[in-house]
Amino acid sequence: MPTPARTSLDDIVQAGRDILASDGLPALTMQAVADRVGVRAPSLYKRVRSRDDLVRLIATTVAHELGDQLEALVSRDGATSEAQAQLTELAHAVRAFAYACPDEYRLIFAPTCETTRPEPEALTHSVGPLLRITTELAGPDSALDAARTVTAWATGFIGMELAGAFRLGGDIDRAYEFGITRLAAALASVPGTPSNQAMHRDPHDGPDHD
Amino acid sequence: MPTPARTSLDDIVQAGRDILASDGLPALTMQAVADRVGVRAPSLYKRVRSRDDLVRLIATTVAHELGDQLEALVSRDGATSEAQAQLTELAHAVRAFAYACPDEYRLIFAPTCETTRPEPEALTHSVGPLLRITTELAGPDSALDAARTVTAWATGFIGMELAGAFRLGGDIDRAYEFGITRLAAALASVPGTPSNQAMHRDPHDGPDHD
DNA sequence: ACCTGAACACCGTTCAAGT
DNA sequence: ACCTGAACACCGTTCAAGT
Repeated sequence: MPTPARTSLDDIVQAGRDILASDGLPALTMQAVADRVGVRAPSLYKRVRSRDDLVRLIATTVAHELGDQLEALVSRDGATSEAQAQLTELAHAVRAFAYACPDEYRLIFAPTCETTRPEPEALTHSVGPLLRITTELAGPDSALDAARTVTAWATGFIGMELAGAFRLGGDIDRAYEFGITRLAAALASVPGTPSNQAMHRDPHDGPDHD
Repeated sequence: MPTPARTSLDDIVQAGRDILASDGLPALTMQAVADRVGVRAPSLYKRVRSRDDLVRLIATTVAHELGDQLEALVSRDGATSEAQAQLTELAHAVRAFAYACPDEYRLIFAPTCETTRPEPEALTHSVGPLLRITTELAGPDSALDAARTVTAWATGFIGMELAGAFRLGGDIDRAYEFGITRLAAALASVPGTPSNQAMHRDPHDGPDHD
């Protein structure tokens, strides 16, 4: 005899996010999620394969939302400001997100293990805006390398920051500003790639030397 | 009546490293360590406050060793090659270490939580060589910011690589080369700071704009 | 079809009891 | 002084039994 469902996958994912945000990843136990949605722990396995699966679902959701956020930010003033300024804005937005939601951020950009990593599609989506900017900035041939350089730097910087790894004094905000300024300049300085007309350059003067 | 010690802190840390290297962090349980050193799990608490404490001890040891390794590398040809080349060499050495010992690497540069992070002294030691190079490259005023930029980029890149985050195709080795080349050039290009005579520049022309 | 209690195998950790 | 078995509180997960 069928009984009505007392919860849903969305409920469970949302409950998980709430617990993650308020108490951190170790507190995200099946027991805690079950309590919050008003069900016993074993029932969760009707909607979710495992705890890692749940964590991955949360990570994917958050990554997708962050992507939307960055997309909105970039498309809002994409026409008015130039690529270097957009890149800086993007870098600050990601850092602001990490400050606001450190545990969610870590789930996306500092995944504990393979099984909890957000789905590739969500990651790709969250990097979309950056890729458009680096295409404009460094040209189509170098766009991917440039995006990877920026992503690596930003996630590395913020990850170290969240981990409390900057212990030699100095102004951390200033160090972030230093990094994005130098990076933006370095990525734009491809010979033969004017920073605002990348789409019109000759594809045969590829300067990447390595 | 005193009984002779059947193990030691060094034994325990070494056993932990072995387990970490062969089976990963989740396999590094007190039980597994105890089995390996030939003792029962509760006995470990005579030498170690907790599992996290043990993980931290391992992380500290590894960070210190990596520092020694990088120190040797840089001081070996510090006089002969220029700063940009040394920086590139350093970046490749760190990446090689991450490939050889991914779990040990993660313990240092992608710490799971605060309580397992290597001791500050060990981290500082491991970054020493880099700081000397960026001093030469970017000048004393920007040395710390420059070192942070490089560290952030390298740890971010390698962390993403180990997490399998580069999913858009392209040559990853090439992307790493791209990054370090651009970074080295960007950090050296401080107005008024010739890349090989940073120690002799006028400290009052500090160009950092932010 | 969904939910539950009971159970299992595993954690880290404590502690009184042994030598 | 060190080691141990037993125990505790917690995990994630499975499953037969209920409705």
